[in-house]
Amino acid sequence: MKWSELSDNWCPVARTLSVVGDRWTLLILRDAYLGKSKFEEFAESSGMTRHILAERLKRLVEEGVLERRLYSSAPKRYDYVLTEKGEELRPALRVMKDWGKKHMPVRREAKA
Amino acid sequence: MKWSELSDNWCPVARTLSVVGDRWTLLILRDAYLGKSKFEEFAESSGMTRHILAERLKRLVEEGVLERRLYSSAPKRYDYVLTEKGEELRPALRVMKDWGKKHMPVRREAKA
DNA sequence: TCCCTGCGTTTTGTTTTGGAACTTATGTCA
DNA sequence: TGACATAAGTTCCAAAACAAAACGCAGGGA
Repeated sequence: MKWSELSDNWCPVARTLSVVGDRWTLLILRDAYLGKSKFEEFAESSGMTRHILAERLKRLVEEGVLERRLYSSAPKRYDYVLTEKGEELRPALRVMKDWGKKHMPVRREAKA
Repeated sequence: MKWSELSDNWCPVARTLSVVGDRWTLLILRDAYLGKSKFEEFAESSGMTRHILAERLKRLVEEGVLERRLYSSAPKRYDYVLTEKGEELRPALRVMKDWGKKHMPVRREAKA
């Protein structure tokens, strides 16, 4: 089954996952909830490749979870801010945060 | 960055995603919350390949989210039931369900 | 002028996934 | 007994996704 097929699944969870159902996308959302909005901020914070980041941002904008906003006109620079639709997923990430704190202790320090 | 590195990230959300951060795993959880427990039930319901399903179930058992349980001794058959740890992710899926209902209307009927 | 920043795109090779057939152990029907 | 069914995986190969690093581009500043 492919992403595209999932978006018309009978199950609302599956349809949600067709948009945010991969770890990179969810890490972008995490950063967005932490106030980040710029390409470089996401890239550095999450450790994902620029390649993947660009694709995921595009998808999130297409789906209306983020909005691409011009924040500087010369030079032209865009950043990505949460829409109301995007904000409404925040509680899911909060559950994951609490779950991670409780059930996934850090075994050794990671650099990123 | 790879899965394995994510499991020791400083961020609890990232650590959670190292376990459940892909759509197939989350669909397995959805089915588990709906009461399914058998390999064939997961396979049929989610539409994922048996290949991927086997791998994800193994991972979820290793991480203590599901428990592999002998439910028939002749022939030997195992199924997968939620642990308390697994139950505690249910609220996250509930958020995704509500979000999908609200923001991801079905455009056309899907077969699976 | 040359280097720097911010936001991507391209390239190349590795890893993961999809799809379908196959396996193993037992049970069931005739 | 033989033929078929069931449940839970495993194996194989091609296709898709990904990682890493270099490149592109449009200004800005020294």
